[in-house]
Amino acid sequence: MGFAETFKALSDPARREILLMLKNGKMSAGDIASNFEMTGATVSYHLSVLKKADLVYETKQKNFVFYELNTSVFEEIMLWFAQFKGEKSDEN
Amino acid sequence: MGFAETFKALSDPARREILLMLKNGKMSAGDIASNFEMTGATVSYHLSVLKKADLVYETKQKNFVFYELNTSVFEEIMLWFAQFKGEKSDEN
DNA sequence: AAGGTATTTAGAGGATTTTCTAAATACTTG
DNA sequence: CAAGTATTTAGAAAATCCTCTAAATACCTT
Repeated sequence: MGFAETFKALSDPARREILLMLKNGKMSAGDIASNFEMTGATVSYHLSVLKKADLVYETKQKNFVFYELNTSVFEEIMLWFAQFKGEKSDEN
Repeated sequence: MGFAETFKALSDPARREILLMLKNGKMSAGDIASNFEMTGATVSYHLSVLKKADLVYETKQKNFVFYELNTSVFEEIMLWFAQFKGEKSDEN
C-alpha cells in the first residue's frame, strides 16, 4: 500500500482539509474546489494525490466526479501507529 | 504542533525506519547512522527533521547525542485519525 | 450535432526536499 | 593543550512538489 505515499498525501494542509470535508459523505470535485482559493486544476491535482494514496475513491455520476473517504486505509495507518504504543519489543 | 511537519517527517522511509529502531530505547546518532547506507550528515539531517516534528527528542552524554521516541506526539496523531473513525458529524 | 458544464491533463515556473562533500563544532582524554 | 571521536552545519546539485494558465476530455441537454 505504501506509507510514503500515504503520509506524503497527508502532509499537505489542503489535502487534510479535503479529507475533513469528506467526513460527512461524498462531494463532487467542484464542491470541494469551491471551498478553496486555488484553481480547480490545482484541487484536481490534490484529489489525484489522495486517490493514489488510496485515501479517497471516486465515483462518476452524470458529468460530476464524486469523492469519498476510503476508511480502510485509515485503519491500516492506525495499525502502523499502534506499534509505537506501549510495549518495547523485548518486554513480555 | 503542526501536522504538516509531522506527516512530512513520516513520509520518508529512512525516517520511519529510524522511529522503528527507537522503539526499544534510545540510540546515539552514530549507531542510528550505522544502519544506513547514507552518510552521517544525511542521517543527521533526517534526525533534525524528526526532532522538528517532535517525534523524537535528544539528550547529550559525553560526546554522544542520543535520540529517543517522543510518544506523546504519536498520541496526538492518533487523535487526529480518530476523527475519521465511525461517526459522521451529524449523527447522534 | 452543438453548446454548456464539470473535471482533468499538459507544460512550465518557483519552492522545497534529499543527498552529498567539506568544513565546523563540541566534547573527551592523554 | 593537542589529538581524536561524534555529530552538525554550510553550500550545492538533482529530484520532487505545488501552483498556475491553457487546452483537452467527458458527459449532458436541447
